[in-house]
Amino acid sequence: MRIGELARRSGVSERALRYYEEQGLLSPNRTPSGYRDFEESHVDTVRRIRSLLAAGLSTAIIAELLPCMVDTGEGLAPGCPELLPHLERERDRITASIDELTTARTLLTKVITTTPPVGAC
DNA sequence: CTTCTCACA
DNA sequence: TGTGAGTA
Repeated sequence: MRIGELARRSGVSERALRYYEEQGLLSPNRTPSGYRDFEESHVDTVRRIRSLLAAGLSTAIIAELLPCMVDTGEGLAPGCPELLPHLERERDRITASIDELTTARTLLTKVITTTPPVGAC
């Protein structure tokens, strides 16, 4: 499929899709006319890219990780054992990030639901 | 009409 | 990352 279809199906802009390719996250074939030709599997790949990007991983890390995610039909297996230490660090960083967000949410919820004393603000 | 590359009031 | 230009 060409870039337009992948953009519609993944909800990602064509601009971003070209950027992902530039960063080595996607490697579509090219038609003789120069148009990018994406595979069906790229739809899932783009979803993974968005998820990892949203979690704070760099495009460089994602580029290394993607080819190492072996789809076993059951789940994803680590195709590159040497990346595990790094991945565990990322996971811990995400966990810490979640904790901070949870703390902030709790604070905001408290402020939002607490009855203000007369005359406040 | 769609995609491509390149560039930036 | 968006957007517009000028093509193929």
